[in-house]
Order: sequence, then C-alpha cells, then structure tokens
Amino acid sequence: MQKEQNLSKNQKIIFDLIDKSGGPMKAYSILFNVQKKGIKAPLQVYRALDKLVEIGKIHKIESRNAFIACQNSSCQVSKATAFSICESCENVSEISNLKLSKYLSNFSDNSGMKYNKYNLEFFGLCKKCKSK
Amino acid sequence: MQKEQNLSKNQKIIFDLIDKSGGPMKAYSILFNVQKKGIKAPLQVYRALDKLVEIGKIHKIESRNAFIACQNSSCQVSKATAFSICESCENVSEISNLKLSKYLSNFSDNSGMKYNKYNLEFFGLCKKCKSK
DNA sequence: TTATAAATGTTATATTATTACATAACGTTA
DNA sequence: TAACGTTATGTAATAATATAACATTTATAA
Repeated sequence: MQKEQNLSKNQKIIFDLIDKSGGPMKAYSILFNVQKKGIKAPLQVYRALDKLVEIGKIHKIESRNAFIACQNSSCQVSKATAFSICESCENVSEISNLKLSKYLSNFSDNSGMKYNKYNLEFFGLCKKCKSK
Repeated sequence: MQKEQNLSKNQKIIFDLIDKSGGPMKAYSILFNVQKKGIKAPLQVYRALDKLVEIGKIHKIESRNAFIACQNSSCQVSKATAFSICESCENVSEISNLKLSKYLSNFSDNSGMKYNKYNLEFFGLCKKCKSK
C-alpha cells in the first residue's frame, strides 16, 4: 500500500479534502474547494483523482460520478469494491464484508471470461431515512 | 413486464436501435443514429432512456455511461443487475446467474440499511481478448 | 549528471446530462 | 364527448462531467 507521504502535492491536497469530508465528493466540488490552494483547473483535479483511484486511496462511485476515500484500512488496490448508497440522503459507505468479497472475487461463470475486478453498488434507504 | 407496444414512438425507436445494436450504446451515439427519424435533441433521447430504464427494457452501464437492452427475458424491473465488461474490447454482457442474484438480493449486513436494488459490474478480459 | 518518468500548469474543447418552458397526445371518467 | 389529469413531445439554452494538446517543472534513478 502506498504511503500518504508518497503522494504528490496536488494528490495530497485532494486526498485530504475527500478524506476529511467523510463522504463522496464530486470533481467540480473538489475543484471549488481547492482553488484557494492553487489548483485552478479541472484537469489538475482529474489527474490527481485518476492517480488516487489507481493506487486505491479513493474509489469512484460510478452511479454518482463521485469519489470517496477508501474506508478499508487494509485496502491494497481497488479491484474489489462494494458500496451501500442511500437513495434518500445520498450517504455512501464502503462495505467490507469478507464473505461477500470472497464470494465475488471467486465468482466465475461459463462465459470464458476471466474477472479480475468488480464494483458493486447497493441502493436502499439508510436507518435514518427509513424511519422518517 | 411492459409490452413493447406500450412504448411511445420515441421510446420504441430508441429501444429498437439499442436492441438491434446488440451491445451498449451511448446517448449521443443514439442521438446521431435517430436524427433521420426526427429525434433531434439530447433531451428527447434522455427522456426515452430514463423511461426505458425505469420499466426495465434497458439498463445503464454506469462505468461506461452507456445503455444496453435487457438480455434477460424474464426481467421484471431492473432492481438486480450484473454485467461483465471486457476492458479490452469493451464488450458487455448481462450476467444472469440465479445463485448470484439470490445471494446479492438476500445480502444484508449490520448497517441497518435495507437494500432494495443493486448493480454489479465485473471487469476482465473476454475469451477473445485473453487469447490475443 | 544526464536522461527518463511523473507531475504540474494552462487553454481549449469534448462529452454527458438537465432546466425551463411550450405544446400535443392519451386515458379516464363523469 | 367534454373536461381533466397524466404522459409524451418539441425546442433552445445551459449545466455538469471529463479529456486533448502542448509547454514546463520536479522527482527518480542509472
């Protein structure tokens, strides 16, 4: 796992922001938030995001075009991701369930395809929103 | 399951195009292809896509921003979708595996969240691309 | 120290998707 | 069949998301 001090300047600024936010952030919201730190252009944000995704520090929530800090301390590289997404408050959390990840990592069918990565997104209502 | 004859004019044009293509199609590629049929604006395409997704005739491949016809003849409404995506040729197919869908539909953890929908995308190399 | 890769800065532009508003077609039921 | 509500359509403008292209700088390592 890559250490945080190996992150470049922009990567660190952007990772810290996402991490501190505690939830998913969108690219242009990130951009807005880091402009005071000298990051002015979308591309600077997207490049850092790409790298952070590549090394597994963050994940992209595909259905939301948003990025969240990896909440799984033992995360190597993001080849196996699962999230739960509340359709009401849009809260997102990373699911780390060994049985689930084993089941999916070992999944194979008769398509002849070799799977080396997956992303799973569950949708529903979180505890709070359910009780409203 | 909604019958095809219940589709409106634009919905039918767009569904037929996606269905005949046999693979995932992107919204603006759809737009380009249906302009000769009088559908001129992005919104007309997105509105039809939204409806088709809602009734389960097509699914959105979130990681690709693309839409594919439901290949699962017994599909009611798309609350449980799984796809395999070749990262080389971008071929996409819908996985219909009863064990997998049962496993995921019944999945629950201690988050207190009630899951009523999921989307799973597997990535890898298809048979053809593997042997290249 | 030189050369190679990785990261940055900047401008422009491509791609994906929605807002807002006006009109038409369809289905129900009184 | 008239009136009503709902669904679908048409059109223009614009918002939101993401990448291309090119120049320069910084870090790594041979």
